Amino acid sequence: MDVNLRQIRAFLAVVGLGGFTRAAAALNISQPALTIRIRQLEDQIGLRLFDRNTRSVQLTRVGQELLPVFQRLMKDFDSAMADIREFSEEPRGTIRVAVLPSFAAGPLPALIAGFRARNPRVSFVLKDAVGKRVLAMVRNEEVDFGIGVGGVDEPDLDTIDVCEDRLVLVYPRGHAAGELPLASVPVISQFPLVLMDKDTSVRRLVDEAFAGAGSIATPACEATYMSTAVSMVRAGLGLAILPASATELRGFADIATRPIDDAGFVRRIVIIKRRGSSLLPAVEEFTKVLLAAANSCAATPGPCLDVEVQDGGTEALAVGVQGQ
Amino acid sequence: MDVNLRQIRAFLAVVGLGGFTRAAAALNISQPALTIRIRQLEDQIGLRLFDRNTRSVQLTRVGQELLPVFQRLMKDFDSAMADIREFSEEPRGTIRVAVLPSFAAGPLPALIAGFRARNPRVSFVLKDAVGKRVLAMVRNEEVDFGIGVGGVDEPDLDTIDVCEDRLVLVYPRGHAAGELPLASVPVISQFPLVLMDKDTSVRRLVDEAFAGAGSIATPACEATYMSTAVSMVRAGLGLAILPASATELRGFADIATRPIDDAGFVRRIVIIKRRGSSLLPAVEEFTKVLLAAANSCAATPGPCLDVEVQDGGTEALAVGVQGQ
DNA sequence: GCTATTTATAAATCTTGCATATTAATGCAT
DNA sequence: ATGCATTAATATGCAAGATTTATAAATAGC
Repeated sequence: MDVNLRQIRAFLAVVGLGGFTRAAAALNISQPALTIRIRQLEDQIGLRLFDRNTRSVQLTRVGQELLPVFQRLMKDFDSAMADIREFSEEPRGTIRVAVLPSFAAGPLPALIAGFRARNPRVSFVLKDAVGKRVLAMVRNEEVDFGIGVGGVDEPDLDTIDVCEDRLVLVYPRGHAAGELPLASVPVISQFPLVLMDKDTSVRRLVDEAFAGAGSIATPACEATYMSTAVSMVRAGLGLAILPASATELRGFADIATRPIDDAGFVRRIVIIKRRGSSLLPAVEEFTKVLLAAANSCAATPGPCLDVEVQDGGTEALAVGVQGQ
Repeated sequence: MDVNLRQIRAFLAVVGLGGFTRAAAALNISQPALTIRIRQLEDQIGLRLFDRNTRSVQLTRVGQELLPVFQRLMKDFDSAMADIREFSEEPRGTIRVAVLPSFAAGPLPALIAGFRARNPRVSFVLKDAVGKRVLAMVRNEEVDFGIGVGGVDEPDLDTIDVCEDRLVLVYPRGHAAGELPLASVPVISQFPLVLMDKDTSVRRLVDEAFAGAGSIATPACEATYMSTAVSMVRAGLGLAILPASATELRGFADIATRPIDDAGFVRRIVIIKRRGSSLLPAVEEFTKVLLAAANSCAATPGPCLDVEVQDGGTEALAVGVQGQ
């Protein structure tokens, strides 16, 4: 018994319109085709559904009993299909993303707020983690994708460039560093430096950049948190080298930043996902938004991905940030 | 979006068996056919359901979300189909039948009892009515079929011969009528006769039979109820002419019956149904039983359709008898 | 690197479904 | 009653779709 949905639709059409010719027109098929479909249905269930002659079509007792069954069946099917269609048309579901702490505290919340304003049925789970953990979480499917530093070259992961996160020199406003014609490694290494802790990705990048310029980064002070480093700069303990995107830099009138004239002080921020693994439509959509935001701010001066929160801000988000 | 049940079945098979090759074997199709079916489904809903390469097949996030939807859909469909199949396999429903009073009080209850013992999900509604009302009720679809007297020749009704109901001569045991060599119309009209009321179908038949034999039925007494007529015979008021099937004749040792030697004293009992109108399987089944019972007793002597109640009898039946 | 396994693709074949044309039946009007 | 109009059933040819066979490409394990 291989009853078909088209057969059921045909049955309901004949019942609804009270005739084969009218029903066939409604179904956009010829009348003989409909006659055959109905007969197939009747043959397959082994029951006559209509008593029909050339002048009248009437449900049999069996047809009357089965009509509500078929109606419910089609209703359920259609509503399930409508449900499925929503998946592709209106993004929804939960997006899980692993992200570097600096990025999680930086431009991401604003982007999420904007996205959720347009796609209210999407929720987010943010997991902030250091670079290596981001990779691991993507690989273990703990998250749908990750935002991390570029340069990974794993066979099972794909990366997409988002933007670059430039390390900038942070100095007290009015400090001589602001007047320098050139902020190269040899120049800035003349000043006492506030550097991040050895374990951080920022420090690793600084060390590598100094090495690339044939120098060694020598800290006057070390800090684990960027806010601490900023405080040290404000206290005059030295110059810091921090990501331009760091929110810790904002809101202080007494400090300023300038780019460092060395290609080594830039890291690529990339989206990391499993190779050959497709994502929820909502995730596809969100990564597009991420890239669009990155491109638009790349065209303008100022810190990368410096998105303003339009309405509500992070507090309004149903976002769970889970430390790692 | 014209999603097919076969596509959904294919999806569930791949999920259940974890691979296209195995699933294709289970579905009795070739592997390329299955690949195409899954791709069609994915194209039609606009969503990728599996991430697959030559070595592994894995549900996407979307596939995971949609799996329960599809599972429920198929489950509902299959159970509805099983439900429908029961209609043809196990008769059920309510059989409504209009029947002559003599038949309703005669062999029918036992037949119904036997039928219900084998088909417990069938219930009956009996409506006893005189011949004309039987026809009308069949025509108006108040009943599924009727049991009445033959000779109807309406264009919209079909009849099927069931048996013949013979009118017999009823006389006190030991009466001279029992010894007659021939019980023809001229002979029996010599005796005082107890006839049924003019309004009854029995009386009409008697009158016609007498007329056919060139005679006129002259009653010594008239009765409206057969039991009255029987009592009159027992009291010696005359000979009665009654249907052989009448239960009123049973259980009296002091009366006897004999056939009347005239073809006019027989009426055909027929099943009456609407022409070109199909019946519930349960009804088809029951009419078969009716005919089988009629045939089997036609081969044996004795009153027609004299079925014994095997168990319980009419009191055990969930049968509503509605007077008319 | 080779082999075995598994999905994807290509092409040919086969089935199925559909449309056109026609027939048969039936109600209605004359 | 007779003819007309309407409607479902049938026949047939065709076209689209599905399926199979054969083959290719990719990948994991040895």
